Amino acid sequence: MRYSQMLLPTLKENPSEAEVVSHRLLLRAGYIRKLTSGVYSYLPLGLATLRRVERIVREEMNRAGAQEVLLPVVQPADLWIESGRWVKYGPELLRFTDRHNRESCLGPTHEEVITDLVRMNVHSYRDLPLNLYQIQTKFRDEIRPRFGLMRGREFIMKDGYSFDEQEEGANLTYQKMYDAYHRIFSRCGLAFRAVEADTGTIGGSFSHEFMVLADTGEDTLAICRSGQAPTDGQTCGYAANMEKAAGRPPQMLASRPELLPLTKVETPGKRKVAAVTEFLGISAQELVKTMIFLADGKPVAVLLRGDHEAQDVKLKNLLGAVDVVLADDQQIFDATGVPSGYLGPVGLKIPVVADREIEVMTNFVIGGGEKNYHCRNANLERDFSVGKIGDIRQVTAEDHCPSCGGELEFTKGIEVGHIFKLGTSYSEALKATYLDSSGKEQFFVMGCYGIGVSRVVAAAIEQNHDQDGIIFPLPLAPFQVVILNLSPDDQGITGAAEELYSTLKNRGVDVLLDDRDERPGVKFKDADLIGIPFRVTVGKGFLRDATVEIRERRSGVVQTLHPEEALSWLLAQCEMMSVS
RNA sequence: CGGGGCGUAGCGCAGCCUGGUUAGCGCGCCUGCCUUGGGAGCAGGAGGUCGGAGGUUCGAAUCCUCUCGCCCCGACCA
Repeated sequence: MRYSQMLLPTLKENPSEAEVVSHRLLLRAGYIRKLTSGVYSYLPLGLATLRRVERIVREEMNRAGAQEVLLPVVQPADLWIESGRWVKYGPELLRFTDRHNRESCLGPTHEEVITDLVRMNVHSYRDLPLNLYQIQTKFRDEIRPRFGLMRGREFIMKDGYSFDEQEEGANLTYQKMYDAYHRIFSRCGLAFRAVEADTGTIGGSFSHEFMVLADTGEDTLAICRSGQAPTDGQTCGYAANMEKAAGRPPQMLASRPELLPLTKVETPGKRKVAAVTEFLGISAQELVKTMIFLADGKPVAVLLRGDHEAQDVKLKNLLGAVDVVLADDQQIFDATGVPSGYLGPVGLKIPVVADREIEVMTNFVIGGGEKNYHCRNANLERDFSVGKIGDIRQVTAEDHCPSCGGELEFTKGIEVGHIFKLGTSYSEALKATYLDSSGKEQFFVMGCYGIGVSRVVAAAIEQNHDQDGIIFPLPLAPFQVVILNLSPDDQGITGAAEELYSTLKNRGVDVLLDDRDERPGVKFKDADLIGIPFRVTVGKGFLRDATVEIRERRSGVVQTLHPEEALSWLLAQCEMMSVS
């Protein structure tokens, strides 16, 4: 491709609307343009990168035995009513009526459609397992689209769905997809990590998220420091997102201290954990705080050790609630009759749940249940009881890996893939069944597997950039090589640039020739900005001693070579990529 | 939806508080000259419903009301 003929509008300045680096660079480098909030057009460069990701995804999905289909964007309400999600999905589902007044929606995901397709066409265990996927535009009317391609309303997703007999089959398919995802993100040239994830409202037994590691990521991951396994010296490999990550369960002390009598103490004006502990001369580990949450609107008291933080999703799961929010001061008083800051579990009339750490504590401090008072030497069971106990807190750096006891470290990541074992929830809702070998009707055991294809592009940039622009990994770059003709007026230089260009092109390399009538500085800046891995400069060095320059975008390493040498070096680099 | 901010030329901004001539600046764009290894220089030029509607006023980018759009922080997600 010739730069002079390409729609590639680069920007010198940062667009004011873009805050995060991938968004900024995608706009500046002429990859995308916004049409409206959360909806973007892909320009040639953006599309080329998208296609690279898609191609890798296709190859690996096919290799793993999945078949590609293409499902409708517009879906009838009936199906969604049948699955129950017409009501459950909420305003994120963009609904409309057609001219016949039929209710419809834009597909935010395709469990309904695929399940319908399969129930109509697959009836026998002989046709199983079946694994179908598509790469397609999704629309979710997000509450708040942001960060450019990172969270658009319209985005491109690979979604796959598997249908198996029984659990074992489904587990096998899940493992295949897990492996395929590893191959996909490795081939993309990204640093990533698979983490255990919460299964969310979909339920199901397990789920993994694939996270591209980047400091700018929105999610936090807890990862076991490798090589810390105490016994066998193997890398442990434990990794989970914060919604799921757990520490080791607390250990009951071998000799439990004597239980001291509960005593009320005056703590005037001391409401915060820090103030109370300082006033009483204790550590936060010796205090149990009582927080009030509204679970689906109903107040619940939640007990946590003073230095711990609640984890909403874990709490949600323990309570079986759809939604939990922290109550405000007024709601706290309404629910308990006690002003916030002095709340304790004794004598509460609302349900009480506790973090499992509370179980091993003795003689701790709690709120006194009235203004300006706390109690010392409180003890679970003796002084109060709780409804449910479980892990409902955020893990901290002090926690240890639940599988090997090693240290946990925290990293930021961007979720680019998510795989779920769905079980039979959709097949039951939509009555999708097959006959097993004994002629008995069975529900399909399903799994679903998503990859945010357009988000991968954004995540790749978040992970790979510098002050000058994008640094795409070779497998994702829209062009592998950019040739700068620094003197389009000079016949010798132009001849050499053109020859390199056509030879590379004929050899299957995706190459961009900057043949514009621009000053060298402009070409250098643009080449850096758009992030092409290899830059070949044909300029005065060619006139001097018939050499060209190859510069690697990432390392900045420059080699001065004769064109034939440059050619074979570049071919070798690009060859290596297509083999992987 | 709650909280914060912004809409003035393709992009980035000033002007608004304290109304008053043809509404400015930088970048980009067009023409010419010149220049050619890290976003050059000079000269000339095109490009604006000041987001929209209503109001106040002799007069509104500027003041008031309503409205639309966009961005950022929270709950959702690939």
